[in-house]
Amino acid sequence: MTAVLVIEDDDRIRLALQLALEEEGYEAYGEPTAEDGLRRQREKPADYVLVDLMLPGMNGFDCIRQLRRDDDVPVVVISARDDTHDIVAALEAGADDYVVKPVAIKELSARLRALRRRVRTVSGPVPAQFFGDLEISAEAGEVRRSGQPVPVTRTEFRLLCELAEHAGRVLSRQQLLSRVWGYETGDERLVDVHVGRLRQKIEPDPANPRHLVTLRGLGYKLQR
Amino acid sequence: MTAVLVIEDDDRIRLALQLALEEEGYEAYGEPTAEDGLRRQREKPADYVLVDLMLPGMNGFDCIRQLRRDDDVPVVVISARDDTHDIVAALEAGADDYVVKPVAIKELSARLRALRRRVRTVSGPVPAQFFGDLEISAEAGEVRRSGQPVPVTRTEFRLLCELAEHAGRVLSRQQLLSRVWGYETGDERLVDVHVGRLRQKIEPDPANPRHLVTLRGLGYKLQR
DNA sequence: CGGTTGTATGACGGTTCGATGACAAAAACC
DNA sequence: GGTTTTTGTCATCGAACCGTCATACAACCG
Repeated sequence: MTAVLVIEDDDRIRLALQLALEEEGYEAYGEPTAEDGLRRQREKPADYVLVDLMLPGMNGFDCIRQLRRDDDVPVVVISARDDTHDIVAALEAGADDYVVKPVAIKELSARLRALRRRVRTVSGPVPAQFFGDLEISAEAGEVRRSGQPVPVTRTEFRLLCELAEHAGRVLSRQQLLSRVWGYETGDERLVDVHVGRLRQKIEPDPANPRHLVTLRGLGYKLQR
Repeated sequence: MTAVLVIEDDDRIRLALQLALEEEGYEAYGEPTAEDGLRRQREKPADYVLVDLMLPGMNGFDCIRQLRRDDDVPVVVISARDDTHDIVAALEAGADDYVVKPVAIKELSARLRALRRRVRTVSGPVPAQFFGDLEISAEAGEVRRSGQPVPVTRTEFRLLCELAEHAGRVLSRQQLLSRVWGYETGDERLVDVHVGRLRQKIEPDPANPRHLVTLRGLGYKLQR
């Protein structure tokens, strides 16, 4: 069953949302603060997160950023404010959709379904990809070089997966920032740094990369 | 550049949207009916489609279904009606988002970016164009001569892609300056220099070019 | 055949771009 | 609570690249 986490401080609204979602066939549970929600999501990840912007303690925007950094869970903002500024800021922070309270549950449900179509579903075992002696198994969350496991960090792993998914194609720094970090704006040098660190680990000769290559002025690509 | 197709019957709104999108850095073009839009999308697919629901002739909902059947292009509905029924129906038909007119361009742009993060780009063989033994792949950011990769710079690559896109047709220096460099005015000799450098790399005998040929007084063209 | 216009090309200085090491903040771990 | 790992920012260095210019060459025209 599809699980939805509702982060909303107003008890009445939160419970109403939970009930309505259960009515629609979701498994719903709620938390009153961003901190609680983040903890819950780390311990028992839901498939979707609904989050209010006006929360006590941690900011709603920061909460979104955090959610998108930890795992890649789809986030829908439920806010009382119908303001372009807020909408843009929330989407930039990494939200996938923004609906204004009071929300029609049928619409919310339809938006969640629309979102599901676009979200990467790990259906069945994803076969490991090979690039020469480099092996990337997305589901095992593991990288191997000539059979030997290579310890990579989460960010490095996501970056590598993104590149592997588009093997042979150039990805601009902007695209990578957007898809790996969820940043729509930001310093593109950040990508360089992580590519560099990744090369130290996966390339036999990091100064002359064979797989993770730079295309000056264009971006990076992973090739076989 | 990201291309957006706007399907909207009201000329004023359509043109306003196009202009606003171009302002935001998209390449925008428009069609007044669903039929025109579908044909356009089949011939020259855009990366996103914005579609109005109230269209003469074919229904907006059917248009969405058709678009999603043909290719998997992301669709955003732009509608005057803020009605739960319509929203649900449009999303069920396959739309990815639904915004109500009048729309803030900043919001629309942010929603498109949010959508982009989620869109899976089809993987598979990287498409390439051939000119004799010359191979140009825009997506791989790569040029090959008889299978061997040729190192070209960004400017050279853009120039070559521009010529390849209009294969067999002459492009004047002015056109190239405008499309490759974005200069509306400038020294046309600049094009000569880069064409020269490109020939050194991709032509077996740069002095007697076979593919990248000069048309005296007119410009350059790339032929097979 | 000279004059003229248009094109090819080599050289050079300034600039941009990417790689990398250092560092501080944040997070994760114990 | 303290320690280690990870992350993002910054500054710097060197290489690659770009655009301009000068000159040489080729094509066209009367």
